[in-house]
Amino acid sequence: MSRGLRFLKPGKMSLQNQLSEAVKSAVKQLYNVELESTEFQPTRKDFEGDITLVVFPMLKQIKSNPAKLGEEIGNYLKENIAEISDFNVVKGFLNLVIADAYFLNFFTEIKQQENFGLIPPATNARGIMVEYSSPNTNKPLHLGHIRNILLGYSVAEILKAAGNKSYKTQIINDRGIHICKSMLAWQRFGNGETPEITGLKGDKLVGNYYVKFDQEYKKEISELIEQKGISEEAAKAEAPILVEAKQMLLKWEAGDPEVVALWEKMNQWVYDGFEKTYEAIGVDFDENYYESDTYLLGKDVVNQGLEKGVFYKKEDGSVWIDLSDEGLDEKLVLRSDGTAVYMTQDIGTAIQRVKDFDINGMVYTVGNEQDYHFKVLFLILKKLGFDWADYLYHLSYGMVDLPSGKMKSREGTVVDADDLMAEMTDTARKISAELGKLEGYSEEEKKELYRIIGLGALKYYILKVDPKKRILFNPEESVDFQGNTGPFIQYTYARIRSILRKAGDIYNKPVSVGYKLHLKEKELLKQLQLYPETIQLAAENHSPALIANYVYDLVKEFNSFYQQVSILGADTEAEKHFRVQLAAEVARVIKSGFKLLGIEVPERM
RNA sequence: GGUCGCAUAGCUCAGCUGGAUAGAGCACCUGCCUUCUAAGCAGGCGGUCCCAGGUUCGAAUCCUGGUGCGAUCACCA
Repeated sequence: MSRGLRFLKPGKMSLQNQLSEAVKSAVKQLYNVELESTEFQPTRKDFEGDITLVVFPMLKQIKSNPAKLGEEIGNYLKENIAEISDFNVVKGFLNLVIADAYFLNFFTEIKQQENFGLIPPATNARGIMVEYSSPNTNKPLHLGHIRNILLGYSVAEILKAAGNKSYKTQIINDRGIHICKSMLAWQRFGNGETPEITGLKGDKLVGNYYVKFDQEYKKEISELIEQKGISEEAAKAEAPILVEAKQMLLKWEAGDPEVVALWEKMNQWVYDGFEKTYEAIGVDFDENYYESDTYLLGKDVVNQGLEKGVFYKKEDGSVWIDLSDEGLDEKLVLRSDGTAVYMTQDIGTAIQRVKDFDINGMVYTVGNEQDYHFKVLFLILKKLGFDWADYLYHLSYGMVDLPSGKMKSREGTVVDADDLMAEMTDTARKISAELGKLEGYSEEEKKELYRIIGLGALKYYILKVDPKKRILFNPEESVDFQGNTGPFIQYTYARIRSILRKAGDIYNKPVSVGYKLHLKEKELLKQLQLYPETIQLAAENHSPALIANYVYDLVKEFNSFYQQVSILGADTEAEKHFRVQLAAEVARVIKSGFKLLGIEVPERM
């Protein structure tokens, strides 16, 4: 064979893709067969090798026995590919040993990259808007919102890292009967309380009156049943406080100046409160959308759709869409009195966003209880003829439940977002105090560190779980700080940073040629190699959990390495230089991966 | 009842487009801090991958049926 040795190109293409090409040409040479596909997997730890070709699937195209086929392909690859230094065949698995040089090249490559694993968005990159949070303005944010917020924020970051342009937004549910309930209760029982007077966060204050409303409402219902002897159903409808709230909503829709002024005042309190919570969580938005702004546009669009025949009007004047051909029901899009429903304003909001931003896709981070709603919404937008309707995605996540069941704001059975974050920070403080490793840190620095760790624990705890699974949160068993946790990963980062501070300028020294990799070093390099594809996978699946699990595996691998070999006390200078640099790369990837999750990392802990 | 989702160790979770003996953490047990941070490492214990069929060289993974849990099927959001 006259063809010279071929070399693999680290960084240009994944090892797997390159080997796939090599195997295909091997099979072409050896058997004159065009292979359709190849299947690789990482070699299991119990066998020698770095990557394994599964030969079984090839038997369909090549008549042979698996062991013989493996041997022949292995021989060919060893002779023709420079970096394949050895191989062995076990049953139908061809285990390939990749030469150190390949991994060292890869390492040199990523060292020079500013943002290893991340793809900068091309000028023609897809623009995607991620909606998350979508709060009602009658109550504070709770643990359920936290999952929503963390997921949405992280997915937006991941999409950006995967080469898209992404924008973050929220829809604020600022109108409707819920806010009128808080307003009415405040009017009746509030005695002019304000956030300033009480020292309460605005959202908390308004939330208290929402609860107050519900208490009064229940009281009135039972009184009605007792005194008038009417049914519970009738009592629920007739309760004076509810009737009055409904009247208030009508006044609001009619633009009654007094009601609108109260509405604006109380909503502003809530926005100020939300802002503090968002800041504490560490998330932001490129744009806010308000239901009170977009529901009118939705109504316009429905009327246009009516003319186009997408919708139809019933005798009572209500407007519907028939989705029975798609296996769904008929769905209301406008009430008989002409007022908007949830669907109406979501149609309007979607269209407004595409007008406002350079986007052709959207991700809605909303709980799985609304799966049906979004199925319908996407279908409607498609029927209305918007081509971007094909790129809408409902990031549907499981509910966060308590051991006692669902969280209910009205009944006060919620885990408050602000309280929870404060508790996590306090736990971080207690643990840090016990360990006592922070001498030399000012109170200010310590406080900041507790915040980073506490928040890291909470965020990781929530994000490491597959979004579609429901989470059972037990407040009694506090979130862990050991094992597969945020603080564990942060701790590993801090340890590396500590080494790097001591190592000085070793980082810039070149890696010596012909360096013989330690087994653990090689494992780390293999894990680092997976970072870019992990980001892509996480983006495709809208799953921060994939990033979390990846970083955890990397950190496990590093700690094992750290324990087994000495970095600063290595036997040779070459080893010391390489290990310091390797540790530095691991730290960079930990930081980078955690940034995609919205989690910060500390210099010490 | 229709539709959708979930079911893996005592508990919390991984398991990529089907691949070798199903992996982590917590809990429990045993070792390791006079050498870079023990929020760590090494090891032990622990499995009917919900059940039954099917597809195939091979199934936790795909298909069918069933069971359990959750959600949804509003002129609520």
